Amino acid sequence: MTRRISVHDVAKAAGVAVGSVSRVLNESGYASADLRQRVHDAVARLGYQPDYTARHRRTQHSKTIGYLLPNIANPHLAVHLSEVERLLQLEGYSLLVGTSEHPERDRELLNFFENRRLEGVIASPMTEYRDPATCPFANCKLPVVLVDRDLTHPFDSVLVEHRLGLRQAVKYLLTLGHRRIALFVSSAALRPGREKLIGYKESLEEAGLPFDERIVFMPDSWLESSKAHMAEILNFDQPPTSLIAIGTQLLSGAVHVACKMGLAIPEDLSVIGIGTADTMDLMYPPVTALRYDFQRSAMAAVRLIVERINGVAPTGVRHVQIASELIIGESCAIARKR
Amino acid sequence: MTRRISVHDVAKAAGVAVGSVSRVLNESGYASADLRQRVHDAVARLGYQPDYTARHRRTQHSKTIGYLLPNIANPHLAVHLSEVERLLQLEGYSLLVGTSEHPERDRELLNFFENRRLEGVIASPMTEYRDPATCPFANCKLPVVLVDRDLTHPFDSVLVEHRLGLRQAVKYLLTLGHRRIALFVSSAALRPGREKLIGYKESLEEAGLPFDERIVFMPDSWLESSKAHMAEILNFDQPPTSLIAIGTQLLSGAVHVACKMGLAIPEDLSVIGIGTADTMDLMYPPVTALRYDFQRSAMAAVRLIVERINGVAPTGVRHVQIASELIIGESCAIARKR
DNA sequence: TTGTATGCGTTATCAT
DNA sequence: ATGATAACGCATACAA
Repeated sequence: MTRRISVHDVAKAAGVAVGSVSRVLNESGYASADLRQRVHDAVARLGYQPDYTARHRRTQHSKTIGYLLPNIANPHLAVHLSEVERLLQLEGYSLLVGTSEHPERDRELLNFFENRRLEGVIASPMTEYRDPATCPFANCKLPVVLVDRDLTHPFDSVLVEHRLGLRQAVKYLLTLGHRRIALFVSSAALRPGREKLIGYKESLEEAGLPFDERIVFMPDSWLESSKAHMAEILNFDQPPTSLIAIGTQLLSGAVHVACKMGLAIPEDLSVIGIGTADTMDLMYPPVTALRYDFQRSAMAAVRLIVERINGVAPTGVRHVQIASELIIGESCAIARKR
Repeated sequence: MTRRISVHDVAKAAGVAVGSVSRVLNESGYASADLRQRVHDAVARLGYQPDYTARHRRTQHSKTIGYLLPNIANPHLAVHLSEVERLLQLEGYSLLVGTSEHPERDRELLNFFENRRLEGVIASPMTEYRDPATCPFANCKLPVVLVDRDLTHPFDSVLVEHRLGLRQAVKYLLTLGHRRIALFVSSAALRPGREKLIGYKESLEEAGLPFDERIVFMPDSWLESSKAHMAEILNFDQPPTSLIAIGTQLLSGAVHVACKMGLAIPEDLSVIGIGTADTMDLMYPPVTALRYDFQRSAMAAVRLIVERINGVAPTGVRHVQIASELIIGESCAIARKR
């Protein structure tokens, strides 16, 4: 295996010193037209390519950020990751992605990011570490930006307004005359589920309606099926006339069961989905859905982390709110008189 | 900013030489029990953490591989990427992900991967470079494993058996008495679409049925809607009685239009989907679908690249085939007599 | 068995 | 304006 072409080779070929090569190539410091010419000629002739790892170790910045997340297969996260990568590319950063589904791995991964000399971390961890003492993020020397998570430790973050979103959704159903609204969302152990539940409860309370935990389903895993629970619910004396559900598995399972039991949508059951555009589009009738702008969320995350890295961010912690929007489809109808 | 703890600090604290520290920590060469003890004590006391970038530049391997793909938001790719990352983690590799949607970016990214000293590349590029002269992969000094792509240049690859899969699907519909089968898949410019089309044509020919290009829709983008095309098709004198479509956007759009025009599934239109489990599960009735094992595909890709990196792979190119499986749902019925 | 010294490829500092 | 050289942090060949 032959050694790679280095600045030394270029310097020798051009009859100049390595320092001059570096100065020409990086346009730092002075260099005569003649010198520049000779260096560029040599570079072209030898096909020289700079070794970024060597540059990084010298300049102390790797131009790489890490994204810590539970699972890339989750459509929400995949879309966000995709957009973040695209934007980081424009900023000249690379993306190292690491998945982690438990605290020990969180710790290991953050440590790894540090020792690999990444410059920052974007994270959407699977644990929010209510006890700050056990939080691996608290000891992280790298700038951290959280995506839709509330840690007790103060970090910059991008936060979706799930609470307001749910209020919109519930309000819409109330307007249509619904009084029994089921809720199928992710676990309250993490911010997205927790905030949705709060918005849901608030809306019911303001409308003077009781909160019935039996028609609320909040499983830990986004892969879990809602079929069994939906079947049970529909057999209640007063089954829900409407449903708000997350669009990965919970929504589809529930609709599946409802259809199987002979219920028509929206005539017998009104449905509001929550999720990305594409998973939602798979349904018929077109589902009324709560969506938020992943592009904006990704833009905010990238901006926050880059500013923090460059030291142009204010000392205090910053939180960017991402609004939800209720897209009206055809999956909701006026509640049947019973 | 204070300098990081290095082997020198550890050596000084332990009263030994840097070489000894390295030998103890990497368990290379001899070290007395006493020496080991003192080194480990010092490491623990100072909280020393090795700098991987420095190690990499010395050992010449970065333990990192790059994944080049068009778009992480595509569910197929996201699922594959997810699994690849998980497996690479087990093998001690990190994953640098780079998206590219055109040849120039392919070239740039591969170059970047090389100059960043990655050890290998897994790629599912958006161009197959029929002209080898323009193929950026051909000049890549890194081991390359392709995922479901045919380049003229010989690379290790993981290939889904779309052709056989489509034959299964068509055969199934033929058995049900269908004679007009529409096909909505991705463009024939890339292997997945191309192979599917071949399998489709082969099956029709063997059954003595004509190939009608008007009921075949193969758009370039996986995001494109099939609504307009489906609407047109259904107004033909002899509209298709069945449809095979990819499960991202093409299937949903088509079903959407069919439902809107008053057609029932499967009574009036039989449907077979192609895609990942979760996107498919969103539909009712449960759709009969062509699926393949992403886990196996990812396992093969990781095995191929790791073996190639370690030099334990044979000289010749290797291709791993991934079979498709037809999962019977409730979206297909016996063709109506007309 | 342990210590010393060199190289990895850059960039940056300092002479010249 | 340009050249020589140190330094980044580690691993390793070789000397002791």
